[in-house]
Amino acid sequence: MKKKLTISTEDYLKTIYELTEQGESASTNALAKKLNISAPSVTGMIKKLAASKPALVEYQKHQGVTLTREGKRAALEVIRHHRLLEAWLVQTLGYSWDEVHEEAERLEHVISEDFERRIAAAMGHPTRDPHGELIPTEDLKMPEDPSIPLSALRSGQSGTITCVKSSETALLRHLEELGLVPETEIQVVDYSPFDHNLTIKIGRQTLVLGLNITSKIFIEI
Amino acid sequence: MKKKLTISTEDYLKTIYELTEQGESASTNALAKKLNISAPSVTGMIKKLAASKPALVEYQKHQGVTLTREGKRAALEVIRHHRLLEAWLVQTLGYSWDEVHEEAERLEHVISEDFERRIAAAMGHPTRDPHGELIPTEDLKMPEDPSIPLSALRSGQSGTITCVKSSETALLRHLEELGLVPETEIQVVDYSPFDHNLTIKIGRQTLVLGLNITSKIFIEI
DNA sequence: CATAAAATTTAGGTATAACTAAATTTTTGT
DNA sequence: ACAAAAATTTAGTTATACCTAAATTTTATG
Repeated sequence: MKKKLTISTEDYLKTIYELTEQGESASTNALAKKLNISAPSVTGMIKKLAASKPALVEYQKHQGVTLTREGKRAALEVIRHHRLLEAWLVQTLGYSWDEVHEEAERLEHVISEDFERRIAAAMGHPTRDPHGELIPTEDLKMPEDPSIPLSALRSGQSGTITCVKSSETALLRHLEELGLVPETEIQVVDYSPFDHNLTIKIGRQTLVLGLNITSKIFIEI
Repeated sequence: MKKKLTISTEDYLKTIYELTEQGESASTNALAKKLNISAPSVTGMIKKLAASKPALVEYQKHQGVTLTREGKRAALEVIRHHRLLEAWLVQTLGYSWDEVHEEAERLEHVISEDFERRIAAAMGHPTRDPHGELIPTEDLKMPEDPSIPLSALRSGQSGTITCVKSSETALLRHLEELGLVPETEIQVVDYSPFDHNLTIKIGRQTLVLGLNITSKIFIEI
């Protein structure tokens, strides 16, 4: 029953998942930008995904796409592969968290279910990848995430970093230098309403962070 | 300078390498059979490989193909990936030697040079894969192999198994049960000239092996 | 509410890498 | 040496997945 999908298809499904995670449908243009593919090509591919049996996406002209149950399963499978691979590259081959993305991006499409099970077991079935992203479970459910963006915190609030949502090497290196990595506890000591800067404390260190950073760091209070 | 090759191209080059290892050129038909691709498709692909710049193969109509220096380098790169991956799947994820081939077959095309270096270093730069196949060096030279097929031995001769040249799951399982794995010492006690059966001893165990097996086991005397 | 801007789709093409059927070339057996 | 068999190539298609240019639809604005 389960058809073998092409790498291209898997990339579309994964990207649609990411764009529709907050509820809305994914627009052709947003997909095109994220995938680095022209908008017309995306339209064509979407039509194919919608016409395939079983349909992988729900699509109406000019209205964007959403995933069907089948499409979502396939997307979560790829995302599980990706995140397990990232964790595993870091844990067993000494990759740093800013180096793993590209490698996982290629490997995620070719590993077997057996391989997936073996690395998951070898790591003791981790629930988050090195960036703190939640790993879909073996039965392909995405766990609930109680985290909120750091940018939503205000003076006096504190919590622990759960996740840094970025695959930008330079940003990740920078954050690591600042100590802004998962598991770190932080306190917000000031909020500047016009530029949305947050002043935070990590241990005895004080940092002022702009929205471009605080919107990518997620916190559990 | 180094162009990124397609998976298909890498598979052709690898297969041509294997078919031309003993010196002769590889025929269209032999390639077609090994790659499970129709002969006309192979002709077409060969022409492309010969026309590419730099040329990856040397080709004259009806005369088969050989690899150019560039083609050979690319083939050895893929073979190095494959064999390092096999070793690594066995050593770190508990795969058995009959399970690794398929997985390595897919992974070999997508791992980075960085990944290659990391697994090689993690294993202490192994020289042979789990079947005993020699791993091309980092500078892409294939080491000389002093081994000869078991089928070439005669009564009284003895040696150590270096390599089992097969990726057939069933055969590999069988050989493992018989103890016919690399590093094992054997003595030939009898040769039957008409059916080419060899009677051998492993420790105190005596086995009679046909040509289909003895031609795939390699020995260092 | 009309029109400009933005988003999207249609139309027509390209490259890669496979396929089958038919033609040709090479090899082999007598 | 020549005909049959085997190997190989040519010719013509197909599927996937991308592209650009142009047309259309939707959304936003004065």
